[in-house]
Amino acid sequence: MSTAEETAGGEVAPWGEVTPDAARRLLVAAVEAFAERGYHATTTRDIAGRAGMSPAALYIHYKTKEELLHRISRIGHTKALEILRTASRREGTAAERLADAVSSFVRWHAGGRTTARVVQYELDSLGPDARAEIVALRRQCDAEVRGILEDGIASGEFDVLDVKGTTLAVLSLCVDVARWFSIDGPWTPDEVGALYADLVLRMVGASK
Amino acid sequence: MSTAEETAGGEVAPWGEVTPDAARRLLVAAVEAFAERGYHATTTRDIAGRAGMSPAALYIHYKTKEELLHRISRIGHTKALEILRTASRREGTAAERLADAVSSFVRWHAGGRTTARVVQYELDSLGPDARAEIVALRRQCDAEVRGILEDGIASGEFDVLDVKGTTLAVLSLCVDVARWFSIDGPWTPDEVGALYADLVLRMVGASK
DNA sequence: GCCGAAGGTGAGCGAGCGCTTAGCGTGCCC
DNA sequence: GGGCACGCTAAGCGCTCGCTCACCTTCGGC
Repeated sequence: MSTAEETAGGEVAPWGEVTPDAARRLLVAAVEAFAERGYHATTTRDIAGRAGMSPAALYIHYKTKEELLHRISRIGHTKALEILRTASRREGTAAERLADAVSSFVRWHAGGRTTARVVQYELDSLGPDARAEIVALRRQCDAEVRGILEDGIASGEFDVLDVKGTTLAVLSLCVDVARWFSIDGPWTPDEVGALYADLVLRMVGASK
Repeated sequence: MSTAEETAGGEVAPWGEVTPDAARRLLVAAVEAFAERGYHATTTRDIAGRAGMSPAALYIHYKTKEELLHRISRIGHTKALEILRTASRREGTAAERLADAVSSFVRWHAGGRTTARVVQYELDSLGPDARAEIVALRRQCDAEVRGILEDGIASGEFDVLDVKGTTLAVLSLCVDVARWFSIDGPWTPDEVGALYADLVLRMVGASK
C-alpha cells in the first residue's frame, strides 16, 4: 500500500503518517474544509460530518480545533522544506538546482493546492507558540533558496542585485500559485512548474 | 482638506468618498479589523467598538457585515484598476509603462497593505453576486497588464513565451506583496516597487 | 415652542459555536 | 464468558455571534 492517496479533486495527499485511521480521516476532512471556507468559518461539526463521524469524535483524537490546524501546518511545511532541500542539495549547476527547486515547489503548490492553501494562508489563525514553530520552518525554506542564489552568484551564473529581496520574490511567486491555481484552468501543475522555472531563471539573469 | 488621510500605521487610506462621517469611520474600522483577524474572525461588536460606537450603530449605515466587505472590496479594486490604467495609458515604451505599472501597483500594495490584504485575500467571503462583480474588476486589471506585454512583444522590446501565464505571474507577484510586506521590515514601499519593476523587466526579457 | 426626521443607544433574541459528559457497543485478555 | 479498555455517540452546557427593536436625543423648519 502506498503512503499517498488521492482526494476527490485529484490531489496527492501524503497523510499516511497520520494514524490511526479515524484521526487521518478527520485531518483530511479538516484540510478540505479549511481550504474551502477558511479556518474561522469552518465548524467542528462540518469537519466531523465530512469524516462521517459525530462532532464529539473529533475530541478523542485532537484536543482542540486549533490542534488540527497546527498538525496540518507542520506536516505541510515539513514537506515543503523537504522539497526545497532535495532540489537544493542535488548535484548540478546553481541554475539547474534553482530550476528544480522552483518547478517542484510550484508543482506541489498547484497539485496539492488544497493543502497548500491551508498551509500558506491560515498561519495567522494559529496561537503564538504554534505560529513561532511554523515561522521557524519557513525561515529554513527561505535559507534553502537563498543558498542556491548565493551559489549561483559566487559561480558567476547569476546576476542578482538584492539577494534577500529576490529570495523573497521567488518564494512569494511560488506560494501564490496556491491562491490562483485551478485544476479547471488552462495549465497542468507540470506546465506551471516549467513556466515558473523559466521566469525565475530570467529574474536571476541566468536565462539562456 | 484632502480626500486622503493617514491611519495609525502610516498608510494612505483614500476613503474620502465615503460619507457621512460615521459611515466612513465604521468602514475604516472594518478594514483594520478584517486585515488583522480576517473577515470571519471579526465581530460586528469589534468593528463598532473601534469606531467608538455601539454595535447597533453599524446597522444604520450598512445592511449587513458582508455589505461592509463588499464596499471595501469594490473601492479597493477600483483604485487598483485605476493605478494600472494610469500606468498603461501614459506615453513611453512598453518597458517604461510596465515598470511604472509594477512599481506603482507594488507601492500601493505595500503602503496600503491593510486595505490590500482585505481586498486581495477576503474575496471568498463575499456572496456569489458581490464576488462576480469584483471578479469582473480583476479581469480588467489582468487585461491592462496583458495589453502592455502584447505591446512590448509587438514592438520587439519583450521576449515572452506564454503571455497569459506571464501576465498572471506578474500580477501574482505584485499582489502577494500585501501578504508579506511589513513597515518594520528592511524595505520602504518605494524600494520594493523599484526592486519588483527590475525583476519583472527581467521576466519579460527587457532588462538592459 | 412644537414636530418629525436622522442618527444614536441598551437590552436582548434566536441561532450556532467549541467543547464536555454520561453512557453504549465491541473486541481482547484471562 | 466476565471484565474492561477503547472508540464512539446523543445530548446539551455556557457562550458569543449577527442582527433587531423600543426608545432616546438633537436639531432645522415654521
